[in-house]
Formats: sequence, C-alpha cells, structure tokens
Amino acid sequence: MGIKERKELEKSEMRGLILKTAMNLFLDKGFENITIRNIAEKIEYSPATIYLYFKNKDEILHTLRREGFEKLYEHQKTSLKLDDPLKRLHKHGEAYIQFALENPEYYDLMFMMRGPVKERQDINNCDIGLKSYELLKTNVEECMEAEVFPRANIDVVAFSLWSYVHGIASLIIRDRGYMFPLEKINYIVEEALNFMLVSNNKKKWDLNNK
Amino acid sequence: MGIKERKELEKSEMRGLILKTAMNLFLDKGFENITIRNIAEKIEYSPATIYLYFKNKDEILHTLRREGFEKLYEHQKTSLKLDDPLKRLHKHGEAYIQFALENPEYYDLMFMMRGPVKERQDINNCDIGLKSYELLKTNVEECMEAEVFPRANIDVVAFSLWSYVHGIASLIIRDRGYMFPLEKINYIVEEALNFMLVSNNKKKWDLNNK
DNA sequence: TCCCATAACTAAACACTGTTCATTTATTGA
DNA sequence: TCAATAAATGAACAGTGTTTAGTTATGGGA
Repeated sequence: MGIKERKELEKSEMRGLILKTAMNLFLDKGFENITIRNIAEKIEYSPATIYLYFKNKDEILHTLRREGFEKLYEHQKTSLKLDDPLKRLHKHGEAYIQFALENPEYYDLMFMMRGPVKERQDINNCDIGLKSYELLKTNVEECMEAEVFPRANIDVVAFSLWSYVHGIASLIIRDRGYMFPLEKINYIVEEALNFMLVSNNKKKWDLNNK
Repeated sequence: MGIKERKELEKSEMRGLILKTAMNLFLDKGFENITIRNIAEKIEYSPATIYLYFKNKDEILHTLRREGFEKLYEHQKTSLKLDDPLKRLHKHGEAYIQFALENPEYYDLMFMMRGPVKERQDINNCDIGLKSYELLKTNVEECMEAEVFPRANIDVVAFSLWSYVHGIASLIIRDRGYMFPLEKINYIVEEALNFMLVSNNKKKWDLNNK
C-alpha cells in the first residue's frame, strides 16, 4: 500500500504548507488581520480547500500554538547548561523573554490571545505547556535547596516567576513599555531580571544595603 | 440658547447610553462577540445611528478604555492611606490585581487587547495611564528612602513591579493559572505578593533564612 | 398658524468575514 | 478504457463594520 502512504504524506504536506503560509502571514500582519481567503490566495487554492485539511480557522491557530509550545520548550532547555542554580534560573527567565520578543506572534497565540482555550484545560497543550512549567519548578526547587532563595510553596514561587517574565514580555509586546525607548528594551529586561533574582540573593542584597 | 444646551445634553446622554449598553454587553459576552448591531438592537436604534455618536467601533472601545483608566486610578488611590511604605506598596499591588480580576473586561481593554493603541503613544490614555504609573514610582521611591528596598533605577523597578502584577492578573484572566483551583486564586495572589515584597525585606529574609 | 431649514434617524447597500455543499475535475486500480 | 474514489472549487449563506441616500421629526421665524 505504498500509494496510500504517499497520499497521507501529501495530505500532511498540504497541512504543513497551510500552517507555514498562515504563520508567515500572521508574522507579517498579525493574526487578527489574516483571513482564510488570504491564506487560500497565497497558496493558490480556493478557500474551501483549506477546510479539507482543517476543521476550521481555530484548528489552524490551535496547531500553530502547539508548535509554539514545542519551540518554547526546546528554547528553554538551553538554560539547563549552567551549574549555578540562581544563574540558571536567571538564564531561564532570559530565554523565556527572548523567545517571547523574538516570536511575538507565537507568544501571543500561546499566552495572550483569548478564544481557542475555551475548555479551560486544553489537554494537548497542557501536556507540552506543563513540561515547560515542570522545568521551571525543578529550577526553583534547586534554588531553594542551594539556599539562594527563601523556602516557600514551590507552585506559588514558580507561578510568581512565570507571571513576572510573562508580565514583562506581554507589556512590551503590547507596547506598554512606552517609558523606555525601544533600543533600551534589552537593557531593561536584564535589569528587571536582576532586580527580581539578585535582590533575592542575600549576599548581593547585603552588599547593596551597605 | 437653552435649547442648544439641551440638545448637547441629549447628545451626550445618547453617547452615555451607547457606552453603558456596550459595556454591559461586553461584560456579558466578551467584547469580541459584540457587534454594532447588537448594541443598536439593545438600545432600539438602527446600527447607523451609532455612527452619529461615534466615529467607529474603535472609538467606543477607546472611550471605554479611558473610563477604565479613570476607574483604576481612583481605585489605586485607596492604597495611599497606609503609612508604612512597603505595606503601602503591597496594598498598591493588591489593589491593582483586585481591579483587574473584578473588571476583567476593562482590564482587557486597557492592557491586554491589541488593536486600538495603534499610534504607540495614545496621548489621552497616556496622560491618565501615566498618572497611575507616577503613583507607583512615588511609592517605589519612598520604599527606597525607607531602605526596605535596594536602591536601583526607579523606572526599572516600577516597570518590574508593574510587570509582576500585570503578569499575575493577565495569566489568571486568560485562564493560564490552571495549576491552581479557582477558589484559591486570592490566596495565591496574596502569597505571590508576599514572595515579591517580603523577600525584598531584609528582616523577613533573614528570618526565613534562619 | 404655516413653512421650511436643520437635526435625527434609518433602510439598504457595500465589501468584507468564516463556513458549507453541490458540483466539477483529476487520479487510480481493475 | 471505465467506473470509483479523491481532490478541488464556485457559489451561496449568514454574519460583520461602515456608508449613503433618503425619510421623518423638531423648532423657530413669518
């Protein structure tokens, strides 16, 4: 049944083409401005054809969102190399914000957009999203063990740190960091991370405090 | 010219009616699901009539957003009563998150939605939005003077703290706090604020650290 | 009181959107 | 070559924001 497999391949290639085209258009104009007809036009098929490969527009967004979670997870793993727990956590946050700012459309889809998460727990996305969250929790735990961090409920601390980097990323993406010139954003992010993590480091704190 | 004034009054009353109706519908169904026709139907006028009072749909959102900024600013001021700078800052953050969670549609409009902020600096909103931000900066400054806080660039710290509470609020509003049951949200928010502010307090830190 | 300029309002249309379905076109195994 | 299956589409539907030409109501001057 080689033919059948080839058919399957072509089918998934078509899905891939639609996804790629959609994402490119999203990157260009923002996803609220992209229509099924736009995507169809770009790949030179009729709008109806897209519905042979995706149930609806939401399924396209949804699939791209999952892609985003995979990408983020891969990106996050780069922070694991560092030995010092606090530095690792710092790098972790930096990597998160970097991902968000370099892939604002993905990030938007994943954490800022409302709509396609309807069922509160989208299990598929949670699975992979949770993997990232577990990574963070492990990191936090190791910081506590190394005593560079006050002992506290790990979930609370992890959620807090996540909120922090998400807050920074999403305010910048939504252009609410208007008190800073655009070219200083990297510096601000760095300083903000230092503010959060370094001030939790007793030695630095004592130093700062004379 | 009493008539002319009455006409003006009626005009602004009509604007008010449209805004109120729009906001009620938004609160009910979320603003992406509300159409001009919905609003028109509710107030029993034709859709075209709305365009006599507002340039377009964006102007309605925009006006409601400004209302939101006013509300937030008023709400924020309640935190000023406390004498202790750190407690005041804590209350400040608490009030911010409370506003966000109690007025999610306003908050969405103000800080999470994309679209109507096109011109990067919307001067009107900035004016009132900036007032809230200045309030925060003053608070931060006073914390530094009281030495409950490490000295650092005030803008960076203010932006950091804002990011923090915005991160918490927006993740909860977008239902990304799925690791916590809904009824525990208030507790989490409280603990998160403590994590951020108390761990910046040397005494508490030393206590925690034994 | 009548008349008419002005203001208030609306029906109908336009150009879009996501989505569906009957129909056509292409492909393939027998 | 032919019937069966798969792939693609044209045309429509119901919905959107917005515009405009046309209707209805109002108020002041004659």
